[in-house]
Amino acid sequence: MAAAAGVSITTVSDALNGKGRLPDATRRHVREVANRLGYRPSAAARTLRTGRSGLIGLTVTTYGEEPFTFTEFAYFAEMARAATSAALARGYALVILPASSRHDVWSNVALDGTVVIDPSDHDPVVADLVRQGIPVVSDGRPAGNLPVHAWVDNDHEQAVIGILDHLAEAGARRIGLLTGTSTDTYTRLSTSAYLDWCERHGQEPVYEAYPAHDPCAGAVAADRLLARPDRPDAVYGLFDPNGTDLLAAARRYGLRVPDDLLLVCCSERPAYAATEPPISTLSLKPGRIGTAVVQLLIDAIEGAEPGEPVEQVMPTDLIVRASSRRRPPRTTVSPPRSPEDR
Amino acid sequence: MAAAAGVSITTVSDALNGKGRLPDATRRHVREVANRLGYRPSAAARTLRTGRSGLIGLTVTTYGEEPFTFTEFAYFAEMARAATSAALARGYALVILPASSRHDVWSNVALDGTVVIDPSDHDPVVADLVRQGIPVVSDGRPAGNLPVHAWVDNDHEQAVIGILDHLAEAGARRIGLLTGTSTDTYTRLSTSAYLDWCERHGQEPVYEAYPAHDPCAGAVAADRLLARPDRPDAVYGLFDPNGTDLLAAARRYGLRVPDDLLLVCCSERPAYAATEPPISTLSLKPGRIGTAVVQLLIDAIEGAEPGEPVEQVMPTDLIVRASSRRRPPRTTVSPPRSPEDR
DNA sequence: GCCCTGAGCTGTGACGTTTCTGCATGACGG
DNA sequence: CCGTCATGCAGAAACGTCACAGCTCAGGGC
Repeated sequence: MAAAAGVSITTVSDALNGKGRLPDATRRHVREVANRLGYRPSAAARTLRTGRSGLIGLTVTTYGEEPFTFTEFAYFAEMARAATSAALARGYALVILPASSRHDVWSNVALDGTVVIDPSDHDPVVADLVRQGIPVVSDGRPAGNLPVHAWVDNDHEQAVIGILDHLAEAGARRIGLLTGTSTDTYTRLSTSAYLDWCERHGQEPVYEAYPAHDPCAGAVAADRLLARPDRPDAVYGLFDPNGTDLLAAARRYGLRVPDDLLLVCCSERPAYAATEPPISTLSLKPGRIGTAVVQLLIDAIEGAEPGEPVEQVMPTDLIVRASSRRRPPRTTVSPPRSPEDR
Repeated sequence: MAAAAGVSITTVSDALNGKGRLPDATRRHVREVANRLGYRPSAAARTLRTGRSGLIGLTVTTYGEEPFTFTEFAYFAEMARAATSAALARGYALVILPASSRHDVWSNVALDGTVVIDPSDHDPVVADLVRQGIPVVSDGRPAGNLPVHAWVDNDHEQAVIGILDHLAEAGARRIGLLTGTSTDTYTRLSTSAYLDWCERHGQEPVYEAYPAHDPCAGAVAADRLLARPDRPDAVYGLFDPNGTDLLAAARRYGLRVPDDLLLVCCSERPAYAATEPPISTLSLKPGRIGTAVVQLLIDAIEGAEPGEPVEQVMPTDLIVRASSRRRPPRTTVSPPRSPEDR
């Protein structure tokens, strides 16, 4: 390449990177020759020399042999989309790296930093990365004292309080909770916010906990909750499948939703807009989270100063649908529109 | 590192990579010191030296500023999951790289090969990669004469024939098609398979085409199709949103599904199992495709011989639900099960 | 005593960049 | 005419790894 353009290697480098003291004529000439030859600088050599790969890891903790948990699909897809977009806008590319990957794969890719989704208590991979000084930003408060450089999380307490207030306002007298047995921060914060709210409002807590990783356990727990003698007249389910779990359980017990039972669950599934009745959901806004996480990570990479951990708490969105509206606003059923209306 | 272990650089390399003639004692010693120091070989240097990065690009053609088209969500999520899994199992990691990315990002990452989802006619990025001798495998037959090393695609003709036969068997006399105006291979193959089938079965074709990228156009086209004087009594929609599009249109015209109109559409959305009535869908089995594509790509990378293009055609899955069963099998409505049953 | 062999290690280039330093050359002021 | 300075480029040293060709030493055969 340098030979083809009749200049030195240095000049080629400077010309293509806009550095050095070169007249525009030389720059243009080099670029033109490079174009003609289809020359691309070697990313590997550049990475070796500069110590920057332009690569960001996207890690998702896994609970089995498959890269993502099924229930995280909608959340993950949207979060990954936003993260990819944000990274790209700043010149970085995303590498998908499940936390459970073989170690040789992890150490075989040069990362400038990593986004970790919902890091588990003592993730060995994350600890390793931090020890090597690689910036790590987590989606979700890091469990234990995992020393990440920054984290972004939803305001889970506010979310739960908002939902309970909403349900109470819709006429609920005894609000139940479907929660998890695991000790991750999401479950912990949400549950304690629920207990606090109950205490403040003088309601006896009514909840059932189940192992959230088990795809079948949710339905069983939903049944248990509705079978209790102190059956709640409203339920909030902390996990994605709880909407259908609870709806099915309600049908089994002959409870009408929303008349006998108000329902809300935390999910990104668009399908909940089309169930019978449509179920109110709490959206964690994965897109916003993904963008924020990547911004913080790249700031950490380019700032390079370890600094003190940055914590960013993002609001959630409660999407109110029929399942939690006690008295549906008297909707006049509109006559079938003719095609011309659209 | 070499100094710390009291051996030469070469010995370290050999010990960690299991090469050379070294006694087990030395190997163990080097590994132990490496572990103690938290030493990780530099991926960049290894890539530079060996010419292998262990990275595979995952490219998705985009129709806007966002990385993926919304309708591709479910397909893409599942395909990416499977591809990640397959790549990982063979020691590779996946990099998400939308085709529309800034060029500097593309050239800044050292790829051993790329998976391209649904490459458009003359994708400049793909052409560029091929020119550099980087293996490219596409999901979907490559449009034009894009010189990919291999491709995997569904058997779209068989899929359409299967659906039309299924609908005819369910009692349909005049089957309509909701298709696209674009010239991509999927649309082309499916449409011509439809026309062929019609010809062979002596049915006059009834179809409406619309620009599939436009999120609103589908509903309009569905309306047009059902407004025709030769209104079909069954419709197959080629695109993901067509299920709801057609269902909505049917309601507007007071058509009952499946009694007055049989419905099938091509989609991966689990939500179609829960619509009223549930809609039959054709699944393209993105997981199988993702796995196959990655296997072929890695074979090409490791085989390194250009070879002649490999073509792999995969079957689809027709998931029959109520929307295309003319006479629903006399289902005895089961009484609500008590919790103990589960 | 000498050569041969093989085991166990080391030295020496590359790989393709970037970056730092340095060498010409010509212009310009004194 | 000399010193100074900016301009335009080139040389060389890294970056950390791996492959290849040695080099040393012990042991054994003759």
